[in-house]
Amino acid sequence: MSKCESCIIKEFNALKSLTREELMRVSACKTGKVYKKGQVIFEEGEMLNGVYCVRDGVCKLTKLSENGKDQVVKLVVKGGLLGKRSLVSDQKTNLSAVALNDMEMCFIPKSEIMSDLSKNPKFTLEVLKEMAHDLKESDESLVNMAQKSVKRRMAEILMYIHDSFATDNEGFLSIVLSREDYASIVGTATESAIRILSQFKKEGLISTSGKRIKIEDYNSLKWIE
Amino acid sequence: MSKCESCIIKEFNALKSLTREELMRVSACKTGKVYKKGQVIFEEGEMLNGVYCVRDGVCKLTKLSENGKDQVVKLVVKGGLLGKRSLVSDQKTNLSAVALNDMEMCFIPKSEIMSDLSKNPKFTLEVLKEMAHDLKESDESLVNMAQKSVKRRMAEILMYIHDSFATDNEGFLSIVLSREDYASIVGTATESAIRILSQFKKEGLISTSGKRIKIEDYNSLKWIE
DNA sequence: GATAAAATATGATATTTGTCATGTAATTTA
DNA sequence: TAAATTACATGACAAATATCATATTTTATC
Repeated sequence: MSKCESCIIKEFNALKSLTREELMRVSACKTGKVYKKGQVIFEEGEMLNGVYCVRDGVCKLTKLSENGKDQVVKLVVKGGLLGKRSLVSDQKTNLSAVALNDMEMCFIPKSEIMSDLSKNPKFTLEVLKEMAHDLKESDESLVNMAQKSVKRRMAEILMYIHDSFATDNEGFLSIVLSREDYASIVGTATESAIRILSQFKKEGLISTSGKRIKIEDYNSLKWIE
Repeated sequence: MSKCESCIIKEFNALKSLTREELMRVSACKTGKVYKKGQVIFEEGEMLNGVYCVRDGVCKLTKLSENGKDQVVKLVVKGGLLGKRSLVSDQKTNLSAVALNDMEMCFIPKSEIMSDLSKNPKFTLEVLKEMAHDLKESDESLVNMAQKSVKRRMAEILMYIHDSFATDNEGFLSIVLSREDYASIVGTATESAIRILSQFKKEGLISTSGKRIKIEDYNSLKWIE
């Protein structure tokens, strides 16, 4: 397994602000984990005893609503750190994490991270910045959820995935989600999500091949109300 | 003006984990500010050059949606710290703050807080914990917004205000909001908010006196779908 | 490759919520 | 205090979205 000191993934998250010695200690106690598509990484209510650094693959963070439906709160890709919030506030995690495709992760035990948090202010400040960023994004999602139509939200998630996670060589979105996942991100019924995607297809805004989706008319998506 | 070292308000927020010396420095450079009901404390897009510590009164944090409507993201009362996120990530604030009644605040300049953040890991960790808490709350709101009916959300905000901000001696909610504010918290049209509150009144779940609201049947509110 | 299971698709309909119109009550201003 | 403004209330209707039913297609399993 690659060593943290020389791992390029960490450049995308707060671990980059650890010192070389701290990284070596982290490296020594980290473990590699592999998850298959659909596999649960952790579940709402669990006590996490560390953080996960995503080396490859994508996962969704979801929260179960009282109506029994899962709501996707965030998508996490290569470079993301899972379990920060739970660790910092020393509480059970409020979210579940499920792999959307095959994933590779490193798991760093709680004790190691906490000792870094209490000793290296640069690292703490960097984690704080990540959390601040997450909070901003969450507030934005909240406003979107409250004020925008389902169709608009669907258009935005398609553009978001397009912009944030790139496309494959044929131009299809690199993250492949089920219609149910789309519904759960947008916060609507699965049938509604299907209907809207069908409509987008009819209108030539997107095209599909199996579950894969390609954006054909980005500009029109922008103007969907 | 009272000195931070001996101020009881700070016990409710991260400032409590500053050392006595740090508090004295903060105290020396802080300024007192007073806001009238309805007054804007800061507006989305502004660069804040410090944080506000709420000594008395309540304010709402809102974000403007593309449809031109304000969405309330959070209510902040005595003890709350405003402007953390903006300060930490060194960005323009993503939220506006508006006083809901007459307010008293202390303003602490950015430079002072930032120096504390970079030198006192306990303080940084405490701010981190507050941010983690805000993030959790925001994620919960997101799920509620996505999955629950307007009526249910209205019932919940009434119970939330009841539980978090207590009631006056006659049993009325201590935070008095306009119907428009309720609409903006719940994420619905003002007319819908009015209708739902009227309905609650007819059903005996709440009673009103002017703008003031009293919860008459908390238990039934809990079961509103 | 046949069969079963799951995901996608679509129609019909019910429910929720938004919008517009209009009226009344409360509050502010002159 | 009268007039004006703002907040609250409610009806009528339109639009958005959910739900239920039922095909059809795709994917997984043996």
